[in-house]
Amino acid sequence: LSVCQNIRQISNASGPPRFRLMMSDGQHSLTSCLLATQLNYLSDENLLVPNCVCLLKKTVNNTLADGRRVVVVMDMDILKSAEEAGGKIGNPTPYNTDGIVLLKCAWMKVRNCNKQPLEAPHGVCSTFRWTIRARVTNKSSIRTWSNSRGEGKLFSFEIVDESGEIRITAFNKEVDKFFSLVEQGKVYYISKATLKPANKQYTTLKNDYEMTLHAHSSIVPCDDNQSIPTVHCDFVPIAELENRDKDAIIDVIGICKSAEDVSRITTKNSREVSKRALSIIDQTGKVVTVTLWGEEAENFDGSTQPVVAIKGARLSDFGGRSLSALFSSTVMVNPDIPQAFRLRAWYDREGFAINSQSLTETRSAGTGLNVNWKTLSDIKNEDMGHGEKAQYFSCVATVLYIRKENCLYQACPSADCNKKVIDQQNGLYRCEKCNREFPNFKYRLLLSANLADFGDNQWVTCFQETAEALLGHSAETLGHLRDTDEAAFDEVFQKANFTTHIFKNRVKLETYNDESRVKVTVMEVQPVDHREYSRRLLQNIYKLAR
DNA sequence: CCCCCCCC
Repeated sequence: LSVCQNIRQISNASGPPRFRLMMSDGQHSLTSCLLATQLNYLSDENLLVPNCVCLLKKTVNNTLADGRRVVVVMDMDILKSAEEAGGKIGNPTPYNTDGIVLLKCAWMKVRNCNKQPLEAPHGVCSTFRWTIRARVTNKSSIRTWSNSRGEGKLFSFEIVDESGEIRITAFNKEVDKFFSLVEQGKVYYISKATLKPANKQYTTLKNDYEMTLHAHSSIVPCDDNQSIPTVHCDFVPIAELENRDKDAIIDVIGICKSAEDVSRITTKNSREVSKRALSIIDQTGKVVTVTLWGEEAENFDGSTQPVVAIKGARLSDFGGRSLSALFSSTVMVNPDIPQAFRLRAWYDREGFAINSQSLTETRSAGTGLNVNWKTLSDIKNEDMGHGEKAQYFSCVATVLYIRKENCLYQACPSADCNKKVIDQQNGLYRCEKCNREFPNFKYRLLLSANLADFGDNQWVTCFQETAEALLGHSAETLGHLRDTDEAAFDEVFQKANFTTHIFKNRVKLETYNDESRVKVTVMEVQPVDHREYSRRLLQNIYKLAR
């Protein structure tokens, strides 16, 4: 619904006359409207005159060759004549879209204006004189550099409008001026930037040019941004990643099933960087590992199993198939997009319980994927370990008791031998396996521990590494303590009681002196991830229900 | 004027 403020015929060398309209919605007026020629009769019959109230039924936005934009009115009704409306309505102020040009047209203008090819050697820079209106699709963090040409800081961001995309970089003072203003996903009027040829080696954007901000550059937030495309992602289903080429740049979306803790690594170039690997799953039921870097790794919180969408991740063949975020990637947590809502609904309803497979093979089995969770009562109920091969399972259990007696033995000191040595009582220790006598020995741990969960309890055996993890001290320290400070030695065992861990175990039926019994050996002791454990229990319940 | 895309 709008008011005609003015109508005038524009000069037109040939063809039917054209009418330019100034329309208003009561608040703003728009001067760049054109009447489609099939509506010329409205003017001819003096129906479309200043102050009449109109219903615009169909309009088309056009961009002229010079980049100016006009609204062409294709169909309209006159609802109230000028007399009925009774004069001017409201006090509209000009709504200025003149001067806002599409990115595509903007750099055409720069070329024409300078009469210089932008592809010229050494990169001819041109100050960009027109205002563009575009959405920020990707914003980097602030980075510093130092090299033979000097040092400084910079950040860059990518913008998109109806016609294309481009990267903009801000250095030093402009970083201070614009960094906090520019926000991912928001729309801005941008003018007086400098245009220069892009180094195609370093960009995946579809643009031969890029922009640099300068002292006179202007960036103004734009609230009226309906027409500017939102960030568009072309998500590749995780299962489909198997068929894509190594190094492909892809968009991906998934639920973060689990996330590593952040860690610091040193690169080949001796730079320190933070990294964090996530396992994400989608409706294909496949899981893939995605690595985040730097601040993105540090700030990521996977505790609520959020939806993670990444635009522009790179596919790697590490571990089969895995993904890595690049500096140019946009990582979005719980993005406000339909795909994210669908994924969330799917995961919470059924996805959490499916027996998923990862495209990324991981070396350690304790990462939460493909873990065979059991409760202690399952050992008996399922006759675990009765088959020919040993079975492996993980459980969350609490230490009830650890036997102190005979938990340490004197072992052969040679590196690969853990055989118990015989004290010759002459200062020498004999290893039957190595068939040698040594002047020393090493302490080894062999613990019997009683574990309990809500359904049962179970005696298990822990050798060296798992025993050390459980007791929190090295075998060497414990050996020394036992020999020198019995109270302190006892306290170590007291402290280990009623601690809860994830135990990864081996279970096997063993026969000794015609007597068979199930022997459980602890292979790994890890801190408890209650969330992962609960989810796996639910998965098992779901499987049983089917 | 940056341009690093990393580790297992």
